Amino acid sequence: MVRARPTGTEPVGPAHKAPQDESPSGEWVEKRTSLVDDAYAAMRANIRDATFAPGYQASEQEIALRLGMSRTPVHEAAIRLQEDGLVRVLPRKGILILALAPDDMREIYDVIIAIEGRAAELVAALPEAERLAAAQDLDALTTAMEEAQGRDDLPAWGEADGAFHAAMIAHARNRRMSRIVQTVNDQSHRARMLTLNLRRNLEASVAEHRTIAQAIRAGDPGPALDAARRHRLRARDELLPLLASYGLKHL
Amino acid sequence: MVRARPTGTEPVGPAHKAPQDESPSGEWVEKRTSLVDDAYAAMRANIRDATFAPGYQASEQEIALRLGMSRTPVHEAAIRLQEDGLVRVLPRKGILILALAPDDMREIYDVIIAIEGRAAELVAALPEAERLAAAQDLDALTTAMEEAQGRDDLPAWGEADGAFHAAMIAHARNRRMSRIVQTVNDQSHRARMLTLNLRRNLEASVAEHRTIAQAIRAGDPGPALDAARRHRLRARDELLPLLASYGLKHL
DNA sequence: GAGCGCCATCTTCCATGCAAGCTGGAATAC
DNA sequence: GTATTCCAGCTTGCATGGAAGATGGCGCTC
Repeated sequence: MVRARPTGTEPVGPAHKAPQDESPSGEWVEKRTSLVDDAYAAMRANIRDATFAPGYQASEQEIALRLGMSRTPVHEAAIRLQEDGLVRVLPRKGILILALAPDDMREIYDVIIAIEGRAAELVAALPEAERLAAAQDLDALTTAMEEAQGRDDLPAWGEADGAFHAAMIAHARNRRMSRIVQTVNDQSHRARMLTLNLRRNLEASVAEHRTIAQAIRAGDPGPALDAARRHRLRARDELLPLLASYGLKHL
Repeated sequence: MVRARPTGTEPVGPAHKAPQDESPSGEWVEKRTSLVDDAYAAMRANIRDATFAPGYQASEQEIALRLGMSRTPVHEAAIRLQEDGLVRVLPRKGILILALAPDDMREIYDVIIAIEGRAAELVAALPEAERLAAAQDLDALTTAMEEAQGRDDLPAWGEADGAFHAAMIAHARNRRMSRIVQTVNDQSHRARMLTLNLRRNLEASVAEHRTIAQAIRAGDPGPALDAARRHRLRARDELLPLLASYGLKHL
């Protein structure tokens, strides 16, 4: 079903994905996506890839025009993005794309250290079958990192690294933790893209990932928590000074 | 400044506080509040005090009428509440006040254990002056708990207990952690009100609070983290079975 | 030239209208 | 009596217009 596009302009947002759902029978049924969801996804993607650079101030009207919809869904999507900490809606001034200050990175790291540590602990405390499945997933992703490293394929390394951490959270089976991590990941996405090119100790990350996976496999919650914490603490201590030395006031 | 009330009905919502404030000195502190903010605050308060009971399904039109505004601000406030996990907006059906399942409480406890543990660790790692100030705050609030306990004043005990945990997070100086805790506290507010009357080990809580404050005072991050975690773990193990035994499917 | 005030313009905020989806129940067929 | 169809009334989704706040520039005053 095609929705009327009264303004005549075609939607242009890069993230115009059609959310779908799997029906019980296994067929793919189209799920009705609202314009608000479209606007949210498009703006979020634009912020992630810096099409909307931090500090940029856009008017809702302008974005609406670009996405081929009216101001209303853009406005409502902006509210959601503000709740996510990605933009600020300035009354009667427009939508401001938020920049990340060094202090924000400190905050984000502490949130990650807390949540991911607990997640590792929880995964290590799972019944053996699930635990082993999780450890296997994590080891596979760590192997993917090693292979990427062997090919000097930094983007692939970053992706596998992200997938490792995402998998660990997912195995902890806590939707609130997943959401929290997702939110701070969105906020720090641009910083991660930048720091990926500055990293030196790729081997250390791989080794720490192995340690985490091993503790989970062994069913040792304490060591798993400790290994996950240490991993993130080291990454923070390695990357925050780099960011600072680049004098990044906004990011 | 008087805002037009086009519907003619007077605002009747219990939480519709005057959007203006006059300071004691007579100056105008004028708090600019939008109708969206009013609607958000009113609905949030109504959910907290169970005026909108879980499972209740309201139409935006009805709430708008009650608050003396049109559907738009109510709709936008509903989006924010949905983002907070307090309601679900069902397309073309209305706003559903979410209930809390036991599994939600498990998730919330794990988030709190993670965040509060890290927060305690951070506070204990502060420079001495701030650390001591924090410990003093925490001790004062713990004393307030003891006094309330002496008077058999359970509500006051609960309030002081909440203030203790809020103070610890505040002293950690991490806005994202504050927001996360605020969000899950909103979600679990009704459950806490209920369990307050079921608790037995009030003394244990007080003792654990003292231990946490002491570790912070001494500047021992590790023990602070450990004490905070243990405190929440014990509370969880005490309360979750109680909730389960009450057969609370929704809350 | 410097400072001040006014106003045109741009922006969001909010109310409202219209369209379309969902639901329950009445009416009909069997 | 039971199953089915259809429709009226309810709901939100979205577009749009009017109102009012913010801002920057222009002209005026001194």
